[in-house]
Amino acid sequence: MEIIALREAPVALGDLERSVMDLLWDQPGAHTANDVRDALAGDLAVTTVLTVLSRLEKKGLVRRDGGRRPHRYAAASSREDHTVGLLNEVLGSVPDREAVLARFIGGIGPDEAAAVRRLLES
Amino acid sequence: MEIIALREAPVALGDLERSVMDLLWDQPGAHTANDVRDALAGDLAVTTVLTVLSRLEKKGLVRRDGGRRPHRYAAASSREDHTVGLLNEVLGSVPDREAVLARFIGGIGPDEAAAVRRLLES
DNA sequence: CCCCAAGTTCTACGTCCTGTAGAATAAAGT
DNA sequence: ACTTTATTCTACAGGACGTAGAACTTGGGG
Repeated sequence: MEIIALREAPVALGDLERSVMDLLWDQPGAHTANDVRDALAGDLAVTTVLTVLSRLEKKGLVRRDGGRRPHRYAAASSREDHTVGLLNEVLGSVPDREAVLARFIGGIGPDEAAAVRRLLES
Repeated sequence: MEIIALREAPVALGDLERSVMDLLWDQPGAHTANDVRDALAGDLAVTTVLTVLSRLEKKGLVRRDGGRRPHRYAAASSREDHTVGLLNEVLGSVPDREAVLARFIGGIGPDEAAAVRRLLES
């Protein structure tokens, strides 16, 4: 069985893209472009929102249901999974993951350290 | 004592910038622009390298010693520290750090988990 | 069956970042 | 001073994003 390295495109988000994703993550479920526009701060054109949603779809962050007419958009994966992907991407760029983890662990607060310890035990 | 939130600019690196930083990290110490150019793959102009070094300096990733004439360049912080900064930047963009850490910890291999556990004990 | 309104896709443009480097300038050695 | 070496200025192409008008599509109401 061959393992195909699925190229995870460098998923860097712009400010507006980020806002849209935050919205989709905070309010799970399917949204229309108009929904999204109304929920966003500022007074954007719907086409702007649609453009951004398309780009996010191309990046694999948003899934679209184009069944009937007001198309519905939703986050393709949870915010947590997406963020973990980013973390691993960052960690994948260094030769010594553990050295980085060492510094990272050394820098977190005691409460968070406790949480991590708990997670490791289970 | 007031704590000033030092604005960590979104330190996203391009490919060449990344290559230069990897070089400075892998070979610590002060390098001239020509050193860097010779060590890089491809056949770049020195001016290109100097431009990149300047941009990296502006981003705070490189420190320059402009004392005598071939200026010397070196990484401003270790690769590990820089990467930890990136990790925290990513984690700072989510409302629930722990939820992300939970998924992250859940996804690491047993060997790495052991390493983290060891780090937490000390 | 045709038109309208709501919705979607195309096309476009300004801006910023990055890779790339020539031209112009400054300094150092002989 | 003159030549060589190094640095700064200026520039431009390409790509990503924010932004949105123009053009096209489609489901209902006449």
